Amino acid sequence: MTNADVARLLYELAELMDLRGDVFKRNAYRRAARGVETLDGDVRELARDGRLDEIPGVGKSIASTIAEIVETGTSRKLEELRQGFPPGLAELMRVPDLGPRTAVQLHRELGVSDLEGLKRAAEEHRIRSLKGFGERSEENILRGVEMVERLGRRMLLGDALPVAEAIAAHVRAHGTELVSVAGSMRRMRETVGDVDILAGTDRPEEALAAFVAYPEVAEVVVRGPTKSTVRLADGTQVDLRVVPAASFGAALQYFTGSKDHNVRLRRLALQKGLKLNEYGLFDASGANLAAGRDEGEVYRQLALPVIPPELREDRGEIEAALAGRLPRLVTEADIRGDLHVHTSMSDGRASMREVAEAAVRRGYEYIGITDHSRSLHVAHGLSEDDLLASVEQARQLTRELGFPVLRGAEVDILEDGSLDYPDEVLEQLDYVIGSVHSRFKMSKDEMTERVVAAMADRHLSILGHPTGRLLGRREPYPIDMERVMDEAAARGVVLELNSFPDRLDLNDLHCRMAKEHGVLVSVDTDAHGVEQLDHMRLGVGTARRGWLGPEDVLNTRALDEVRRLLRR
DNA sequence: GCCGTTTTCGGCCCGACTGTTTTCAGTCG
Repeated sequence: MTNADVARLLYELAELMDLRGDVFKRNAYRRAARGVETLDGDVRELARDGRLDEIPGVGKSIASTIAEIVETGTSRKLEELRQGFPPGLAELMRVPDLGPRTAVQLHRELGVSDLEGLKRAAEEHRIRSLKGFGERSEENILRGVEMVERLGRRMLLGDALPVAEAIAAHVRAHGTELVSVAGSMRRMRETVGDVDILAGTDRPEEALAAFVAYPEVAEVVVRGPTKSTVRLADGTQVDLRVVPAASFGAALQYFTGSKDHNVRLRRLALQKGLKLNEYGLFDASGANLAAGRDEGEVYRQLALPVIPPELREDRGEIEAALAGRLPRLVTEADIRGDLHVHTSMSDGRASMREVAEAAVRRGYEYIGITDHSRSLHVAHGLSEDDLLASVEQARQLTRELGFPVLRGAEVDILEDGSLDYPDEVLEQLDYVIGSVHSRFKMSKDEMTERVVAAMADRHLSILGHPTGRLLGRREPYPIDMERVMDEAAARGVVLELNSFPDRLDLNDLHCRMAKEHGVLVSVDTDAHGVEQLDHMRLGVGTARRGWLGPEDVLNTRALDEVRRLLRR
């Protein structure tokens, strides 16, 4: 039972409370789940010491539930509630406009218990005859089910962001000055459900006309006076909302979310006798204190520092802001080099020279080349001889370009935890990233031992993509991350934050965990072509979501210090 | 179920929209 396991069951309890119609208990369980999720230490330890109620959002009742979960793997309350609802009922709520009340009603009156059943009921026109429903809502539900089926997978941030920014730029180029991406994308969440763009103008018609005329638009789904939804050729759905220019700042704050962050902010406003909504921050007399072009004014008028969008998840950022302890977050400008890049020697597309020249163009101070090791045949892993020859090549290139090209390698961590080259080869390299690329289905204990054994090898400087997940394609392999972090801290191993769009591994919560363990994180792209060096922004966004400052990141340092830190 | 410079009970964020209704409940962001 890890913290994440306990949090998952608490979230399930919240969902079941929702179905029971108790939104206050739902919120209480959610808050507690978040508290466990973002906990510094091990929930099991707190349970042992009877200190569970120190977790924010955990009181007497939930503390005893957690204790029971830690001990038995479940709780009687949870099992009881599960009896009350079929397991598929919660998924009904993924359909737009279908909340807990409707889910329960559909179950009670039509026996609908999952998405499949809901679709059948809609197709057989059994829904329209229910009280409170009509033909329209039935069609709506059917469309919603189909969308959930089609878009069951959320979009990757790396796919959605360039699309949204191109459309925002298009609208801006057609006479609307205030345009911004909003929503979870602005918070740099690893996946986004829908693409939200916000415009502030007193000529909404102009902005909306430009929006629907964007060349990639395949279909205009909704075209209202202040909001429009379009579908692009690739199926991506994009929303543009237009607000008066005088409300842009407050609206941007509002539409950036998260919902939980906004709830906290509004409560804070209330305590100060103010009222916050998407039109502004109002005092008791109804005067608007903060609504204009500057979103930061909302925070300043609440006597808070401006909280960066990436932190707005109600994971303690408001408390930190109130206490003046918001971290200074790492930015892309702080990054001085990329330490995980492949070349055409293994499975990359660019030569070492092309990579180095691209790094110079990006303004980096150094670059690290890390091709695959010999066992990874599918990726053309390098033989010992080829690798050693390329070490000399890197030295030459360094001299020629006057730009440091480090020769490392992404070396497979083999099944027994050993590294995929002999010591005398590893010693010739500037550094080694150790990664798991095989045998993902080991038990948690076995995988943890394997990785910990590799970390004990002093040649390993960086642990690559530490959980091995591929968003939407492969679950992380089971591994005891607490243990890995402890080992990393003790041995001076750096953990990678791999910026590849479907990896982002470490994730945001792991970054925060690393910071708390005093473990350095290396934010790298794993680029297989020079254009992929741009993925750095996704990694930096994830690092920022994990509260990392420049001091927490290896490759914000000058080359001399990086070299020193890579030598263990 | 939690929590407390409105405090141990009674709140718990807020406004808009939608589809179905004659006055509003449910959902969303």
